[in-house]
Parts: sequence; structure tokens; C-alpha cells
Amino acid sequence: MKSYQRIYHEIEEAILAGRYQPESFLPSENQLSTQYDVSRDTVRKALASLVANGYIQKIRGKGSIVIQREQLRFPLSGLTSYHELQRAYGYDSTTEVVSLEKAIITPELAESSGFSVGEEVWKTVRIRKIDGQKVILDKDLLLVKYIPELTEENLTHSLYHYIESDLKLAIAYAEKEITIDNLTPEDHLLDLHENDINIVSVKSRVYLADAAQFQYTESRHQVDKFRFFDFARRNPSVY
Amino acid sequence: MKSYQRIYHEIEEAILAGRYQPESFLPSENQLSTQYDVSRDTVRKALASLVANGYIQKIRGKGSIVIQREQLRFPLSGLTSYHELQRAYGYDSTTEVVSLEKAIITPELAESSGFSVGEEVWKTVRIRKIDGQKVILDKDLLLVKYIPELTEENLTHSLYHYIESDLKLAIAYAEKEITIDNLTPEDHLLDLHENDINIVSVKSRVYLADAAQFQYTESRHQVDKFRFFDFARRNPSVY
DNA sequence: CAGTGGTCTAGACCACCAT
DNA sequence: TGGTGGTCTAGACCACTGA
Repeated sequence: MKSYQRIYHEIEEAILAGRYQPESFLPSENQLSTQYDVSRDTVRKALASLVANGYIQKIRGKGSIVIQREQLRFPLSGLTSYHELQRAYGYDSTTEVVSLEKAIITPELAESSGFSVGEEVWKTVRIRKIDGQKVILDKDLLLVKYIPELTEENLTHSLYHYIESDLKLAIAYAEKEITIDNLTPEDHLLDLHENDINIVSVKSRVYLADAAQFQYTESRHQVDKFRFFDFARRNPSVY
Repeated sequence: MKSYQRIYHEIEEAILAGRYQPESFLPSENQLSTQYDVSRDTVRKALASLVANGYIQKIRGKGSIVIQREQLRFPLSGLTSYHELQRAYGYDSTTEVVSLEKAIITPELAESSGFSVGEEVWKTVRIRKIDGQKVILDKDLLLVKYIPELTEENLTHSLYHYIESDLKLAIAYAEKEITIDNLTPEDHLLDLHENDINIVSVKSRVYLADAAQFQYTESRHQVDKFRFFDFARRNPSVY
């Protein structure tokens, strides 16, 4: 474990546990550098991640203040898998695999997915149940090139855990787009309300550490169950 | 201008102009440090911002690759004001101020806004028209403590420009929440479709560089005009 | 093996804040 | 004025990539 990551996690843990109270100041960078016996630059790296993740705000000439955050404002934005969210929030949730098959990218699929025509993909549809209600429909395309084997078991349990821990692939970043769509026939796999006419569509292209796209997902959410949190900084460290 | 910011902007500009092509590599950190006559650490700071903003992906042992991005995927997530978006996208858009008055935070308002009971705020409602259609309803609360004067002029033109350039306040970060709501009577200030039953609600709490909240906004968007892009990294530089 | 990015150091100077 | 965070340097060593 890198030393600045260790420091990040210790401070994060202390904030979450309330040992560093909201609106109070962290020890100064010089104090932390003595305390952890590392250089000031290493402390600054740890603090930079705390800033990026919305734990602290640095104030020049004063110090680093702990930000008051709402409960459970964890990375609902960002790139976090469904199972990670589920565990973080303690949902009572299950996944049902509707279909799983190999397919070849057609010109129409290429357009929306970002994959090239002719590439071989796993094509799968899953339903997420929360408290017994079918509320999310997940439609995935995964490149066979990167994920040669894929079972219902992988899809029911954590797909990202399988990809990262078993296949040792490094998931790096994603582009997401949220829109409100009209219902399609396929959406009736979900437990919709009688008068529902809209559904939330979250489309993602997910990339590995070598900048190659390996996944395209469309996640369709029942409107009244949908919630998206974002922590945004103005001019992310630049301008 | 800080030297790493200058480098950031020069490289960003070169990427946007196509002088650095997607899927090609930037010069190495050592080359850039010679080229710009700065230390490698300074180059690395500039590159870190390019990574955070989704322009490049660093690959250890190989270099920094330029990411292929869709057109116009600018910070629609993040903390960008309506007028900045409008300018970036070239919308034909106007703003109409429905109301502007001072108010005192009540217990109910405190709950949703995050402000304390008894604080004095500007309370304003605006309508955003795009191509002549009234599609967004903006409801704002702004602390009088930080913004003593506020005119219709400020609200029609860029509020953030007024706050940053004229009042010299540093806007730092925001917490946002996106949900799909049922229509309220107030929403009929917009040009809704006959069968619309939902609206997209984006609620934001906006904070200054000293970590003090100065604004609460609810932005209500006609569903078929709503679009939200996000660029997300897994484990933002930490784990 | 040489070249790349990743981590870490020790020190310098600056801008800002409080006293 | 002393302490804070912000910028920048020069150098070191490591882990990884590709030839």
C-alpha cells in the first residue's frame, strides 16, 4: 500500500467515524507530515484525494476544513458497480439474468455502443430487484476479447469483482449519459406503475486502464426509484 | 497564471484542436518537462488535471494516451452555470425572471435548502427558454450575507459571473441530487406537453472556497429536454 | 535493456490569514 | 510576524512496458 493512500484512508476513516468533526480543521500539512513521518508532498497527495472526494476543503492561510456531508452521499455518481452500491447501502436486493448470449456488433449497435462493427460481444439482460420489486433493467455488451468466459453466476454476483479480481483487468473510467425515455415493450419486464409513461436511461461506456473500451451498458430505472447524487468541484484544480 | 495551469491549457487546446490525436501518445513527462522548461513534477500536475477532466489516460511504462471523446461532452456534469453551458453549446436561449424578493428561512425551507432557520435570503424564480420553448424552471435561494445586492439584470445575465467577477467570491463545490418528480402547479409555468406527468428535479447546494454554503437551487427540467453527461473515474487516484 | 510513469524526499519561496 | 496552504525544483528509486 502506498504511503499517501494509507494516510488518505486513515483520515477518511477518522472523518467518517467523527474523530475529525465537520467544520473543524485537520492538523496542518506540516503537523501531518511529522505525525506520519513522511514528506509534506506525500501528505498533500493524500489531502488532494480527500478534496477530490468531497471530504475536506482547503483554505489558504487557514488550513483544511472537514466538510459537512449528508448521510449516505457515497459515490452514487462516479463509477461504482451495482453490487458495491448495494453493499454500501444495505439494500435487500437480488439479480435475475434474463438472457446471456454471444453476438456480433452490427452497424446499429456500433452507433450506440461505441464498439466496432464485427466485434464479438457478450450480450446480456438482467433485472435488479429491490425489496422484491423489479426496478432496474440492465442491458450489457461486454467484449469477448477481454472477457472470454462469462457465466450467469458472474452476472448474478458481482461482475466487476469478477473482472477485477479474477480476470485482473483494471477498470479505469466511464462516460455516462442520463436521459428520460419513453417506455419500450422490454421495460415491462419491470414492475412498473400503471400510469408510468417514462423511464430513466443511464447509458455508460466503460474503459480499462489502457484506454480500451470493454463494456457498454444501458441501465433503465423506474422513475420513482431513481436517485443520482453528484459531488462537483468548480474548475477541478485548474483554471 | 501558474505554470502548470498554462501547460494544462496548452495541451488541452492542442487536444481539442486535434494537434494531439485521440489514441496517440503525448510526449513523455521528461520530454514535456524539457519542452516547457519546468520540473517533471510541474508537468505531472498539469497531466493530473487532464486525467481528471477525461482528456488523457496514463499508462505506466508506456505514456499518456489521448482519449477519444464524443463531441460536446463538456462539463455537463460538474459545476457549470447555465450561461456557461449556453455559451459552450451555442443555445439560442433567454432567461425570464418570474420573481425576486427577500425572505427569511423557515423550518421547512431549512430542511431542504441546508440553510439555518432565520437566515436572510434572496428568493427567486426564473424560466429558461430554449428556442422559444420554456423548458427549465430555476428556483434559487441565495444568502444575502454574501450577496447583498441582487437585481433582475444579474439574474438575466450570468449570475455566476456577477458573483465571481463583481463580488469576487470563489465558488468551490456543490452537492447535487437528481430525481424524477411528479408535476406541481408551479411547473405549468413551463411549456409542458399535454401528457407529461413527470419532471426532472436537480437540487444543488453550492459552497464557497471557505466551505460556507451560499446557494440552494432547484432546477426543474422538462423530461424530454433533459440530458446529463458524466465522466467518472474508478477510484479517483486512491485505493 | 532503456524509457515510461509512480512514489517520495528535502528544501525553497510565495500568497494569504490571523494576531 | 508566524503559521498556513500553493507552487516549483532536482534528484532518487521503483514498477512496468516493449524491444
